Amino acid sequence: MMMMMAGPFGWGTVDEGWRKGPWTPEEDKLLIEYVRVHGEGRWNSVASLAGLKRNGKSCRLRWVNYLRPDLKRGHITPQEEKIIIELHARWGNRWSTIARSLPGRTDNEIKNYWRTHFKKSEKSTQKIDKAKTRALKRQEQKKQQQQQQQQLDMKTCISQLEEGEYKVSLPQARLEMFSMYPPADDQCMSTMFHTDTSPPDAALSDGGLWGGLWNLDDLRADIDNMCATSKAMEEEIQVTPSFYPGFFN
DNA sequence: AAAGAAACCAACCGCGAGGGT
DNA sequence: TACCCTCGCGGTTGGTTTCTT
Repeated sequence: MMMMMAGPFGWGTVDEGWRKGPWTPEEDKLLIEYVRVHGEGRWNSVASLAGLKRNGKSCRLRWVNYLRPDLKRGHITPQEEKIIIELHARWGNRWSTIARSLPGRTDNEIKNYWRTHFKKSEKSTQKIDKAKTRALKRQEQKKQQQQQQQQLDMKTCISQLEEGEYKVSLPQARLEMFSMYPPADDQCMSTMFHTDTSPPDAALSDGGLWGGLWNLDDLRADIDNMCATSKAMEEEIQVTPSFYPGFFN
């Protein structure tokens, strides 16, 4: 059960008999006195020994983050900021570890400072990372679709050839393949047009007068080569700022 | 001057580690 | 070994203050 109340210690909520919310100067005095007499620790006995209607957790937090006499108040200095950045790079969100290197500063203070001053840039970095991932996925999907379509067309082509429905010369068929799926580099190009009997330019100029009928083994080798090239291209995909015009301005 | 947005910070919550029984 | 209790830590929330339009 929780309720709002006004009492000798001001406004606050009472939950299961424990006060919650902002601490009053009276409560602070009682806690300071308790620590002076009994020392730090045994926080759960504060309620009975000091007459505070606060649970141990709340008392410890108030002492550690606000009442400790060795606390340094005021703004984080540039030197401290530098230390925070360096230690955060090393330790991540281990605030208490970072706080040990900054005498007078609490983990809570450092945590709040970090969230206020650096979280925004972290967010935009995450945004960029997400965008990169999305773009990569799109690229891969597109590539996969292309490859699937390509292989499907090739298979159709092969079956047509096997069934004798696609009677064109080898160079002509290769030219058709090229027009459908232009190779991305010179190496692939030479693979596409290479034959043992004629130079590529002959194939282009001759329009199918040489080379005879389509050789299925050649075609399968061509498909393998194209797939290998396409895979190699896929591995070389790099994300550049041009993919994310909004983020790199 | 007022309203809304952003920044700041105290405090709470849940969880896990460690020690005692 | 299992359970309980206490403490400490990191994440989150919500109220207040400051800034911007």
